[in-house]
Amino acid sequence: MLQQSELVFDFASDHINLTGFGGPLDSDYPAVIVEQIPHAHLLSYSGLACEQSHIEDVHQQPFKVEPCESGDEETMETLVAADSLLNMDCPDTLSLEQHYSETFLPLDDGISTAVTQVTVSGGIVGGVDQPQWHSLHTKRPAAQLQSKKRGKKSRHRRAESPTPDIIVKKDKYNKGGNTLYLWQFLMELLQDRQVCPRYIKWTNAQAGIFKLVNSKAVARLWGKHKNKPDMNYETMGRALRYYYQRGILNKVEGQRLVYQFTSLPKDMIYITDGDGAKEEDHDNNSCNDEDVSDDSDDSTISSSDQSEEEEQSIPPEKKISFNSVRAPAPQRTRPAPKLLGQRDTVLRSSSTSLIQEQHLPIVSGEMLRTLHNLPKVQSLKPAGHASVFKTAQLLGSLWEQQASGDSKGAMETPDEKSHPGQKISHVEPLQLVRLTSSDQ
DNA sequence: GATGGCCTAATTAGGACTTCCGGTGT
DNA sequence: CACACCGGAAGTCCTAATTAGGCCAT
Repeated sequence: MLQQSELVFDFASDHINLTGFGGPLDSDYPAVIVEQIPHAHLLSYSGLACEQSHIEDVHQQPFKVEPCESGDEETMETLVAADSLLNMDCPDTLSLEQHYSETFLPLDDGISTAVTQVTVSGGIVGGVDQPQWHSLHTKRPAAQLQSKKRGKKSRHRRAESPTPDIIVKKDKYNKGGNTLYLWQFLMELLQDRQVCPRYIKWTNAQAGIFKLVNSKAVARLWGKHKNKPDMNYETMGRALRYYYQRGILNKVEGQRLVYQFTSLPKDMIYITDGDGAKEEDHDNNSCNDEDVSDDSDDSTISSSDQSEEEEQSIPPEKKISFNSVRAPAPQRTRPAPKLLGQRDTVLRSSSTSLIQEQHLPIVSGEMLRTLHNLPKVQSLKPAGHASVFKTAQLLGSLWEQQASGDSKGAMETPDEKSHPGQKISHVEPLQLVRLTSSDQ
């Protein structure tokens, strides 16, 4: 049983290999993937910024960090959140990814205060020293790709479902991949303040134990994601039970709706009960979320949104890896045909990785302009909002670089060719800024 | 014309569920 | 009685690997 002090929930930026960069962006500064998002509608993918008006508000007050404490507002927020979540169509998980982006760069005042990053140092499980964004920009040799075409080779086994301690290996085929495994989905929900802890919550984050507070709602969300309107907890539960065999999940004995991840990524975002959304721990699924998450709105996904999501899919040509923390032994263990230790090198596409490259902050030019111009942002005090301040500083500098006409092409990526509509600038090394309550 | 490389579409294998079911426990 | 939970069995869906065939250059 791992003790809390033995766990390390680390963040990708902490282990970025700075080799070869040598620029002003030292480890104190985040690297940001800057994308010129063609349309502001991308922000609307997230339930957090579900309305254009909200986006406009963001432009006006991008860094509100005051917590939302009003109960009424909380209720409204939850209503909106549930509604937007149930309206989320994330064939490529963009919704959640966008949410991630906004978590890193708080466009919503609620988020910036809600997310608590649990960082516990001590014994490391899973090789923390390894860069988490392993070979993010490495390319598979072309010859290697071509050689696979010809010559008879025994059929490769398809990569199995990755576990949190995976190494992601992106290949060229999964450009539009929308695979988000159930366990990933649950982890995403657990990092989503809109549903955590309202629908799903950690009961022991360090141990990876979580509870489906509203199993029906979670099942509906899953069904929504999988385009299975008939999804229910019974069906989802069957999928969860298959995870027992595969060593991904364990059931916590004696506690209904309580499961345990056998391993966790280091850079999980842990939303605690006190982080904002009032917990409604109705074990009997009796909360009013049923009304909120009524299916009546579920089918209102606009086709334009879907096409937009396709347009916004980020070319996944990178390989990502991140380490994980092995959760302590479950309270109930089952023999796993595939031991986790044997799965450490399971490959999966970046589109299915829990922390995806797309999760990196996506900063539109508009955001940069906002950041650059707003005195409020520039007046942020490093002591008070260290990460925010750093982010603002960096984004400001990035914007200046862009504005000055970055003709060197140093920030261009090959992705630009295939996605001419997206002005993508990658600043290396990749580092993330996460706004945490501890920064304040 | 023969050979080989490249490209693309079709086929295939297999993973990840999904659905259904009967049963047990709380 | 409702619900959670279990696991077997069969099915679907999706994706990646493989294969076949056409085109082109040498």
